[in-house]
Amino acid sequence: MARGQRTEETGEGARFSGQGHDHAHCATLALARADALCDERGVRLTQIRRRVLEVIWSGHRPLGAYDILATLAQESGGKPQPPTVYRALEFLQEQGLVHRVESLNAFVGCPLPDEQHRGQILLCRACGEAAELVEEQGLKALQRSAEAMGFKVESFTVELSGLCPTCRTEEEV
Amino acid sequence: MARGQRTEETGEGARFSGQGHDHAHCATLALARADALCDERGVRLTQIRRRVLEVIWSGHRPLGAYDILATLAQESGGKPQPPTVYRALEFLQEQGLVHRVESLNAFVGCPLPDEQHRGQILLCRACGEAAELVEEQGLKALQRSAEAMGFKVESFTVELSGLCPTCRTEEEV
DNA sequence: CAGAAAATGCAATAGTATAACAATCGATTT
DNA sequence: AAATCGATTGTTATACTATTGCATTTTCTG
Repeated sequence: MARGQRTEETGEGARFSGQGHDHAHCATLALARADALCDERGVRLTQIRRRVLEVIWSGHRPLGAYDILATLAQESGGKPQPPTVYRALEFLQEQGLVHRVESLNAFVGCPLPDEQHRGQILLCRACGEAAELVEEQGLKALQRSAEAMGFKVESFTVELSGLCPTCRTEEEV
Repeated sequence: MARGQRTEETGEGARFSGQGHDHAHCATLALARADALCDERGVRLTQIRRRVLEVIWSGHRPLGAYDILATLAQESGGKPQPPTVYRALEFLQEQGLVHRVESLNAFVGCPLPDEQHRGQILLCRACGEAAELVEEQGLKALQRSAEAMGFKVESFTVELSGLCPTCRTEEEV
């Protein structure tokens, strides 16, 4: 992977907010994609599920279920209870629209819901933002190694913690 | 890391209980290694810390803090409270003697406490056991890929879920 | 031994997640 | 439109995971 700086994308759906992107647009796009995908699959992106997804896409930081709950509670309409949010999150995960960040007990929007994958997530310890990494080689190597000892891999949880491009620069000052 | 002794070892410290190993021995060894390591480092493997480590090494399944707490509560002596167990776990993690399994909110003994590493963990969804994988290539690839997009990796969380050799065989029947 | 630092005890509480059951909604058939 | 069935949501209660804050005890150091 070169340092080419293709347009302004990094390449594969991963992205931190720093690198000048229009987040409103990015969120709108994600919602539209979700609409289309659910329609296509014949599953229902109901109001509450959609609201939860919207809240998640309001930023690039993984949100806890109770953060989402608190946001929804401020909006007009009924105050949802925990199970409501958890059920929506379960649905969204099944559809690949959000990933659970295990090391944070939190949830983040998936920019690549079409493809089947268990997200490899980059987490900035300074600003708290997350981005998704798509990388095949490494996973393949891990899998080969696991299977060499007789283990059958079914799913991957890969979360890398560190500094995003923006925060890295700031710390280097 | 001596590669001499590969009698019944898989190679790198990873191991599921199935493949005929004497677990009592394996646990005793882990405790002895912990004693030596703490001594060498000038830190104190106090009674309670050691008891917690013993409980963790009583099997190969990751245990939750409250599982450990419940076990300790049955033993003679005072009934410890949650903070006691969490503090012991914190110490053990700092010394690399146990790993936290993020996807299970649980803790497992580390068979390789000497080396600096963030465990790559294999989790059997059938029997619940865990084993550790040591694999450099894959991590390197992930890291390269992350750094290519400007992200500075500081730590890895890698947990692979699937079927251990034993359970895999049973399911294939 | 005195004093400081580390470790533990203890009570309360914060944060995360699910169980169980009732009520409602949406689509389909009659 | 009424009946029906499954999916979804509402509601209450509770289970599980983790930390804060302060008092007490133990261990180390001078």
